[in-house]
Amino acid sequence: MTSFCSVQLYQQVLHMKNHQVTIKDIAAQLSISKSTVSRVLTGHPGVSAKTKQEVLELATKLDYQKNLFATNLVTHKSNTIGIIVPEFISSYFPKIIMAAQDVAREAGFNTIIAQSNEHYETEIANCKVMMANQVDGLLVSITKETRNYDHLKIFQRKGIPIVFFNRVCEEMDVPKVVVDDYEGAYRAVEHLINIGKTRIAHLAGPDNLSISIKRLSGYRAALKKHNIPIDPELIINYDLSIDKVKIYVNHLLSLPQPPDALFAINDPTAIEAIQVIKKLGLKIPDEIAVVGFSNDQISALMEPSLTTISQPVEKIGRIAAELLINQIGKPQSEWKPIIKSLPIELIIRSSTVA
Amino acid sequence: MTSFCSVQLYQQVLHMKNHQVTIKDIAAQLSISKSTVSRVLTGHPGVSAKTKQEVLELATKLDYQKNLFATNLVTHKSNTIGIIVPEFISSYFPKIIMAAQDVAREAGFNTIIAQSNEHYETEIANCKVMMANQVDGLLVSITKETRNYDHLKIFQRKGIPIVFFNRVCEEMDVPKVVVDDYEGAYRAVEHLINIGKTRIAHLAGPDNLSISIKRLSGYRAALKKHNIPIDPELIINYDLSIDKVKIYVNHLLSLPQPPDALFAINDPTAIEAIQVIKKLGLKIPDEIAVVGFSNDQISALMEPSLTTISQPVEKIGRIAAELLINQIGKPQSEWKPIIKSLPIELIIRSSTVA
DNA sequence: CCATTAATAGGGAACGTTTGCATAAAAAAA
DNA sequence: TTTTTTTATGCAAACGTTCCCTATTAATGG
Repeated sequence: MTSFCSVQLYQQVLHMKNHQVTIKDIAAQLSISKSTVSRVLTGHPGVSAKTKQEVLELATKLDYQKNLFATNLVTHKSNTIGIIVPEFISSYFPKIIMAAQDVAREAGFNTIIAQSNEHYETEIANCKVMMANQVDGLLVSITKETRNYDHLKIFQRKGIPIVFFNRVCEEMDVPKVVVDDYEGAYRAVEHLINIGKTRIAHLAGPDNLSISIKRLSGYRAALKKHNIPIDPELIINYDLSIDKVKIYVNHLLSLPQPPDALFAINDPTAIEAIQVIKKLGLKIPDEIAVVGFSNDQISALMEPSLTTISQPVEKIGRIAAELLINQIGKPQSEWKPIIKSLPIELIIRSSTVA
Repeated sequence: MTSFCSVQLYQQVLHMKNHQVTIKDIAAQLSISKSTVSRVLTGHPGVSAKTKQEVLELATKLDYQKNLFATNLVTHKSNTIGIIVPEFISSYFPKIIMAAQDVAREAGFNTIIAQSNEHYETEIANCKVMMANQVDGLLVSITKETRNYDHLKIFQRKGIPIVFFNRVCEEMDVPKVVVDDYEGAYRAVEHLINIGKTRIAHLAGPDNLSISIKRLSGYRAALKKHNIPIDPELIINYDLSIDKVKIYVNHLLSLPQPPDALFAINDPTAIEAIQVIKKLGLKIPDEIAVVGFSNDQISALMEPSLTTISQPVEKIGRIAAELLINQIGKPQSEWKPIIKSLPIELIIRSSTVA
């Protein structure tokens, strides 16, 4: 008898242990139907105040947690948005992600973050993960390698909204959040001109990225405006592999007419360039001035501190998430491919002004 | 008639658009049962080679994607691990996350990343998200505020394995991946002694974090070993709010007998301290030397570059993920609270040696 | 006081899988 | 050929929700 009891108890414990509390349990304990419990828990109307309260009380008492898988299965919604970024080593993307995640959380969405490591193939794999997890929307900044967008267009076709930020896809008609890259580059270069530089080199990015194109054209425009000839020798397209910077900088500085200033596509590039320049023993900014783009955490702390273009990172993340969430739930016909171009700011530091 | 046809076509199109291909569709097209299709797709044995191939072919042809929600609902597994970190602004946690994510992906797990922003409350909220998403395992580095661990113990109780890394919970008997904080601190301080410093201050972390405690005791041991008296005035516990560093450094340097060296709990602290010291016009390392901990990306690039203790970040991430995945699926009785303590390395730079 | 309407609650199908059990077909043994 | 074993398949019940439809009861109005 004792033995029997203890076995029963053991089984009960075993059973309870991994048994998740369901609406069925709540319904049974209150002798009502699970429909009613569901209605209370989803906030549907048409339940008497009394039952409502009873359900709510019992739910908290039993520590009821709704099973999202069951919910998602029937509603075909996941309440999750996906975020795909090329990397999160520099402080740029993490900050954007944090802001976006805040907005998402407030709106009741979970977030799945994936980083493509600047690889096209990984980006595709990430998209599959997002698809498998049935995200309700996707926030994307593409890799430096991405030139084909089929993996992203699938989402559009399936009615899952996409919003691009920073590294956007020009050929897709969806909302995008960018900064005024043209203006930023223009201001950066004009600043270099203002401090008396005339041979300004540009370490540009890969030409599939719109940021590369826009920053390059801003660079060109500033030179033109100030009647400085554009020397193709001073413009180098590179693939953002940081270890190549050394080669390019060495090359530039060994030209018969070396540059007296360098405008880099982004801060990591500028930072690496400065390391190379320092090693060569050249004086910054006198012999060569350097400007970056994005105002990475590090740029204020290094020596010399880096003149750069700051972006409203937090705002980018917030707005991107807001645009996305705004589309989720709305019929595709009401989606609007808004392009938000946020203002930038020139931050002058000692890599250009002693 | 035409009208009827077009309506039908329209409905068909409508229906197809958002209709996800299911095993039922595959089964129907091959006139077999969905059980068989399921068995093929889950790799179960007992299906003839012929049907197997047919199913596989049709599945790829129709671009079948299994509905994870349905699968998870019945299996009670999510194939997802959760990662909770206190922040991801410094390069430290992102790098660990990347490595862990790699391991997880290879083992067929998805990842949900959450950052608690160093807030206890947010950490609890993140745990709830992880619970709601029914993660199969959890990788955690706690916040500077976390002193109660109930929100984490719940996972243990529910049979969901947890592995801590870096910032671990001492009172929970689960696997942990750390570095030899004691040894790191010891070596850092001994290095300072070796270069002739005798009044070595320590900006320590909050005393709920084991890293703080261990680094502090390493600091103490090194001083003791070299017969340098421990001056409590030179040890400051702070809460890792970076803006407070200024106050503490100023305070330390205005002491009647100011320190000639500073060992900071981590790199961000050391970096900020250096900024303050530079502003005061003191010479680094002659007047005051500085050592950090963790070898953040930035520490090599700043001026002066920072002497610090480097951690095998990638390895931490990999091992933590491996330990976790190793426990997933195994019965709780077989879990072993392995503590992996990885070796560190002293990186000498110009903040201690001119 | 009956008819009509409004407010609640329950019943049950559906969502897309997995999986134990039963069974049909085929192959092997008797 | 019959019996046994093996192999391949189908059936149907779960998993925990949501939500449409219907049944009951209460409230309202004439």
